Parts: sequence; structure tokens; C-alpha cells
Amino acid sequence: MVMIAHLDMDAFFAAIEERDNPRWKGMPIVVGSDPQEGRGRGVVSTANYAARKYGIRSALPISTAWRQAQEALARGGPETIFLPVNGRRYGDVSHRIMEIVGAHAAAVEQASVDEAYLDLSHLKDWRAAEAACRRLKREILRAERLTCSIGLAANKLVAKIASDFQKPDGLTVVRPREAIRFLAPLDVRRMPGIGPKAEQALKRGGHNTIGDLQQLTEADLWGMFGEWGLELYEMVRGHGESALSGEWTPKSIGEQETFDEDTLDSRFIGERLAAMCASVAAQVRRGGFTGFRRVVLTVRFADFRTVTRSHMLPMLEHTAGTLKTEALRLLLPFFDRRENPRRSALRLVGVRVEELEEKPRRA
DNA sequence: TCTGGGGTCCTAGGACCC
DNA sequence: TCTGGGGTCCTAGGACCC
Repeated sequence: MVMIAHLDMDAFFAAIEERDNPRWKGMPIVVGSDPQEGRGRGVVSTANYAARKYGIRSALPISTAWRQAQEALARGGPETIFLPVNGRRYGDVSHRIMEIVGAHAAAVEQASVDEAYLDLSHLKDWRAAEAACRRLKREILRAERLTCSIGLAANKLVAKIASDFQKPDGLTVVRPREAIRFLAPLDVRRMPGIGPKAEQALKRGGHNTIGDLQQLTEADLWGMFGEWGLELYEMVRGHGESALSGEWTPKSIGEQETFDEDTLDSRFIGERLAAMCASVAAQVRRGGFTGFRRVVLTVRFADFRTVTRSHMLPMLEHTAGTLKTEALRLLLPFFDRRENPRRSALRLVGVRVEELEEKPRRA
């Protein structure tokens, strides 16, 4: 019998900030870009549960979050604390938590900074696995004073959906024979892979829950989503992968930057792009790669239209200088009528390298 | 609402080759 | 003369995830 748990930390970044700053305990906390008094251009990374009461959640424009916080304050609510993302600190906490997780499972797959899959099959029965999940939650709470939610099921897909079912501080067990009925009432959006676009398309067709999708045939789903529809046919029945994947190596490395103001100042944009290239080249080296063969430039215009231009290099390259030359060559046409006939200002520029070649490993 | 930054994966068309 | 079927590489765009 295969038993997989998915562990998901609750409001991870915001929970760490709240833990480390007791004077903010219970107050709304928003971790994300600088709100700049409501003029900031970023988004919310994580909001704690007190902030979610005001409709502030991940991916919300930070300017909107700011406005909602001001309105809450005007109604006599508490002040909202806005904080920058402190990735280094969250990474340290994540590392310690993953060590605890590793001690509780036969195998672990870290899925992101605050998520992991555990293989608990060695425990043989569901009650033992559930008890292990409870112990793990207690251990993380004791060691880090942070809560998490866990889903336990026969594969990664159902475990992930289950971990999201009762948040925060939840534990949801879905045994194989319960999977179809567990999934049926859930909103289609809970299914990994169904994002805003697919959700819209499905709901326009009157398919609101996963149960509605269970009624559709393979042909129906193929008609809507092509090849992926056949996968979805299996997924809505609770079928999915249970093998945990091992070490992850990046397939691309890049950086992008949204400017404070839209601009067509070629000198400024060129300097920013050059800085990104230097940083990306350094990351390629630190990541243990000998080089890259493709350079991709991303440009976002003021109206949010986003385009990419890429170039396959004749041979493997690794220096910041080459990367800069290639990136600037791809950028240049956006300053003249060829690529930018209306002389639109740029909102964002980014550079990414692909086709990375790993350094041969020494035994 | 006015939309970050880090990524992955898939599709599709055209060029080119057999 | 009017016409095949693949396969692979390159490029661009888009959906999605955390």
C-alpha cells in the first residue's frame, strides 16, 4: 500500500514574521513588494490570516492591498504591517523544517520553500501514517512555533488537494476508496493545473465542481483541453503519480525587473539589463553549470503586452560579457520602429539562459 | 483591482532533411 | 507535373505553479 503525505506550511512568510516580532502578534501582516503609500507596482507574496479577513491574499496587487488596509483602518480596524520578502531568512527556516520532515519519512520530495511530499508507505496502515503526520505537526510546532497543514492519500495529487482542504493547522486523510467522493464537491480550481483560464472556460460550460468533471467523457475533455484533457480525466478520479522525484536541477536561470516607472531611456534600461546579465552569469557558475546555449530576452510594454526574443548560440558560453552582448542585441530593436512602431515605454525587462550544461560530476 | 519574480511545461509553425 | 510523410531544430507565446 502506498501512502503519500503533502505538507504545506500555513501562510509561511507571514507566519515567520509574526513569530519573530511578538509586538505584531494577531495583527494583519502582508509580506510582499514595497507598497509605496499605494503607488507600488508589485504584488502580495503572503498575507497572514488576520490580513486575509480584509480580502488581502497572495498575488493581489500591493496597491490594492494598501487601499484595503487603509479602508479597514478607517473603519476602526487594526493597522496592517507591510513587510518586504526576506528570502534568506525564510530559506533558513525552510531548511530546518525539511530536516525535521526528513526524520519522519522514508523519502521526501521538497516541492517548494514551504511544501514537501513524504512517502509513509513503510508504516503499513493508514492509522499509523495519520499518527506519524500528527507527530510531525507537533514536532514542527515545538521546534519552530509554526503550524502546517497535511494531506494524506495514496498519491501526490490527492495528498496535495487534501492538505489544502482544512487550513490552517489541518490534517486531512483521504483513503483510496474515498477519493472520488472527496473530490466531487470541490471547486474545479482546487485541481492542480486548472488556473484562471481553464476555470473560466469550464464554468462558462457549467462545470463548477470536480464532480461535474467526473461526469465528462475522455472525448469531452480531449475536446476542451487536448492531450492534457486525457490526463485531467484521470486526475478528477483521484489517479496520480506516487513516486517522489529526487534532486532538482534548474533547466533555466534568469532575472527580470519591473521598473518604478515605464521608460524608454535606453541608457537606463541597458544598464539594468547588464546588471541582470552579470548576476545571471554568476548564478550559472555557482549552480555548477559550465555554460548555456540559449539566451531569452523578455520585454513588457506599458500596456502589459509581453514579448520574448531568443537566440540559440553556436556554442556553449558562460561569461557575463557574452551574455550582455547577446541580450543587448536582442533588446536593441525595441528602441526603434522595427519592434516598437508606437515607441511604447517599457515596464519590464528580463534575461534568462536555457540549455544549461552541467559540470561533469567527479566521483 | 492593474497586475512580482522565480520557474516548468506544452503547443504550433516554419525550416530543413531524409 | 502536382504532390507523401516523418523527424528534428529553432523560435514565440501562453498557461500554470509557488
